[in-house]
Amino acid sequence: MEKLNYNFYKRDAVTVAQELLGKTLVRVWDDASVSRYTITETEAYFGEEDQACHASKGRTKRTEIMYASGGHVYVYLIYGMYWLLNVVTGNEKHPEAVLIRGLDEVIGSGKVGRILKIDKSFYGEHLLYSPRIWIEDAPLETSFHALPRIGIDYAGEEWRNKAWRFTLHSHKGQ
DNA sequence: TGCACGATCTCG
DNA sequence: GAGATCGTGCAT
Repeated sequence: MEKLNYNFYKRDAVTVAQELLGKTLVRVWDDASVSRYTITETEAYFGEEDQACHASKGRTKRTEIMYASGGHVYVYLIYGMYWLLNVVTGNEKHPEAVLIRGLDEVIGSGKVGRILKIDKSFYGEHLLYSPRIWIEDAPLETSFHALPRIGIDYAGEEWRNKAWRFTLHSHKGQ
């Protein structure tokens, strides 16, 4: 299938998070071998007003890429040991991103980063131009669960309770 | 310049 | 239930 294009990523994070379910994440390794995974769990982070979004602290060196156009890669180190993979969505100057939480049977954002061997060097790459990571189209999945996001209890009630975590119906969420 | 903490996971 | 492990944001 074809790579997802700019029009796919430039929509809002909640829509993109839902529609990424079932899509194919492609990873090309250093030895040119290729792995393909089905995206099974995602989470949406939307704008500076979303207290759970890193961009709620404003534009900083870390959140800078979220202010770029959709399709860029946002990665960051959590707990000093796990690189989490995010896809920037929306238009320029409005920070939004989708966290990839599950691939096939591998559920957990930290585990996803590990099996994909994600590190700091992926920060700012673009899913339309990177030679080692992109996402390809697949039939739209319309059957999924919408659940609260994980690990963001510090956010205010309104944001803490948003059901912005999405899991493919055929897979179990955490 | 220092410090507390985090979009986590594994082991015991 | 605790430890691993470190970049970031904010206080000092």
